[in-house]
Amino acid sequence: MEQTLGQDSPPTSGPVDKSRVLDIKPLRSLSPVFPSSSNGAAPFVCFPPSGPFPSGFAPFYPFSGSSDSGNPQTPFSMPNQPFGFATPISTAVPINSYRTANGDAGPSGKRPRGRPRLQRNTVVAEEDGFSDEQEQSTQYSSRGRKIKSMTPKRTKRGQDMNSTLPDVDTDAMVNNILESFQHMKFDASGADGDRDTVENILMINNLLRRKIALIEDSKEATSITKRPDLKAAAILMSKGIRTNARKRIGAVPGVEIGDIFYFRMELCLVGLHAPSMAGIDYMVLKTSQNEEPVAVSIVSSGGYEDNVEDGDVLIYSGQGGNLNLKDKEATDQKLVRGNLALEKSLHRGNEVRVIRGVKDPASLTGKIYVYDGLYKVQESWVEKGKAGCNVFRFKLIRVPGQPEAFTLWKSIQQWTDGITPRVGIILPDLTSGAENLPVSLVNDVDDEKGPAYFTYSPTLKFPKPVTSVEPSAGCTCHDGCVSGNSNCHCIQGNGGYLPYTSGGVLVSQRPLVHECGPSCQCSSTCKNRLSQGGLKVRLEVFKTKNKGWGLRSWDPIRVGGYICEYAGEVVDISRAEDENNNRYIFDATRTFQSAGDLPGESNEAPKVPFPLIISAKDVGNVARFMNHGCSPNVQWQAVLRGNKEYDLHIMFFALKNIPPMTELTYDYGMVPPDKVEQRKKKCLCGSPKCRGYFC
DNA sequence: TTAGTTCAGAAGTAT
DNA sequence: ACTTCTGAACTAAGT
Repeated sequence: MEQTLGQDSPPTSGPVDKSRVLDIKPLRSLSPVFPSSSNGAAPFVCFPPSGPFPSGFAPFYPFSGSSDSGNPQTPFSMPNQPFGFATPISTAVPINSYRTANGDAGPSGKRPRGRPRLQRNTVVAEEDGFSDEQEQSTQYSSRGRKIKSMTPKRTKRGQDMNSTLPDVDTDAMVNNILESFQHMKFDASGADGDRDTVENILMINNLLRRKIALIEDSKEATSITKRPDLKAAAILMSKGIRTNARKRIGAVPGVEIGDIFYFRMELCLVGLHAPSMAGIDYMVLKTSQNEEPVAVSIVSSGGYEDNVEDGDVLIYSGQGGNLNLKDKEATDQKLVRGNLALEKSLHRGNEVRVIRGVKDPASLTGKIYVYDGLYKVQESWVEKGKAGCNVFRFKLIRVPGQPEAFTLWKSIQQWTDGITPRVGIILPDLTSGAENLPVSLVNDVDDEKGPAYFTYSPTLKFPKPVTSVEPSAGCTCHDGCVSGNSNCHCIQGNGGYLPYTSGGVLVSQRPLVHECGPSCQCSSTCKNRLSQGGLKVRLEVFKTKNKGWGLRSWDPIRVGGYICEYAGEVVDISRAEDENNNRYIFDATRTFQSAGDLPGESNEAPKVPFPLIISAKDVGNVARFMNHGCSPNVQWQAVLRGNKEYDLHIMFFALKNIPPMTELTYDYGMVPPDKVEQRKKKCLCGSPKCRGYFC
């Protein structure tokens, strides 16, 4: 590997010199607005700053651009960890203010699309003493190239109605996220990855992307295009936070068949498929006689006239020829680049990774990329495309013996279309219509006919009816709540921003999310009511091989996506103690040993207004079937509705992108040390990081 | 609601 | 400098 590195790698391979990438400059003080969450009267469950967190695990609060460590409201400032400045911070990079190649400010000076562009993005550079020239910091990608669009420029926010949002410093935000992942080692030299590295890089990327998206959401439509996906990934690329950058034939370490991705750039970051747009990735193989290109991976996303015979065969069209460009004349495809590489791969017989684009059932426009494993090119031919020009076709056959991936998607489609029945189904809907989507009950491993009896309830039951003491603590936003509205109590409770992106995903786990509630005047479609709309994915309760009943989803779930509430009866601690011989207890007061395993997401303790304990033994919903996992793919989030301290709910969100039919697990958390022995059960989660038991 | 169009992207490759 | 099965926002067309 070391030998090939010298050939394949660019001049600046090797660990990135951060002192060159990051240009150290003092920052304008950006004081984020920290809410005194709730009204401060509630007896919060709090942990000391040294906390339940492992040392070296920096706290992170969304949008704390420059860590204002003097702010007493900043949760869990670590005295020994001056976060935000432990690593050099490059100059501020306000979103939407990237400079284009020709030197125009931000989104190029071309005509605005749609509505007339407001007079924004006006450059006010001298405000903080930096001229534009001084601020120019050329950055380099891991391949040593200049990144032309990274030159920062300050912009001035327009005068929004009641907007109190501070400018957000993207680069400091990045550093904050990176610090919470500082136990990870990222090597820009093209080192091979492993499962942990891949998952962490994707997690960082997703966290950054969601935060950028949220900030962009909160601004007016000043930018012609918003591409948080590109921006987040470009920043990571420039810092060398990627893995498997060395091209290779065959499997990529840390990426598993069936993994799903929501953006092309994610494929690039983990080394599955390097080009950001092109469908064919290839490398030059050098032999003693000659050198020739061979294909290493392809993305089949339906842009060309591909057709699919069955799940293990793929007819892939060559690239080029202007087939998908309407304004250009279609031309014959040429046997160059990717087309040539695929042709060479046919003769060489090497394995080619295949990533299939499928329609995201959760969104009308979105697309999901499924890694479908290795294929081989079986034959190729030329035919006339729709435009009458020559098009290359390549027939690829899946290498046998690999885990099911794309065919599983096809199966699920057939279940939902009613074409083929789901094998092992016991009940089509165990909720008996209590949820807005059916939840099937399935057992295809043994004869058990179902879990013990319980009453299905989609909602949380409080011991006594809660009566509203205060007349109205809700917000008065008639048109839905938006980030930056200083008149909206709910938004202010979340630090001035919506906790969710416009795409409907949780931006990041936080101590407490303030949603709108019954007393708010906004409608049910308000963005700040994400977890109130019932189930959004089709769930299935199924019999696991060795852990009893479990929960999984027919639909893919994206990072931050809402899954379900933990419903049941709110009980006091004594009853929970009584019932500690059963598994159906949710205890929000538990701490998390695994905080270090979930960097960037759960490094702050939940701040629940009261010690909420829920029993789902007799009454509950699908959440009661979710098993514990030491490397979970789901996390819980305390959600308060309408600023009512009693209207507290536990909601589950995806921690990773979750492929269909993958068991959903969350970390049950830790009990006090003296109770561990009495409660601990053997953990069978199967994770390499398994603690061996859970409580 | 759905389908099509527009436009700025980013990285890699070729020149 | 050029290429490229992006992705979002927008527009037009169809119920």
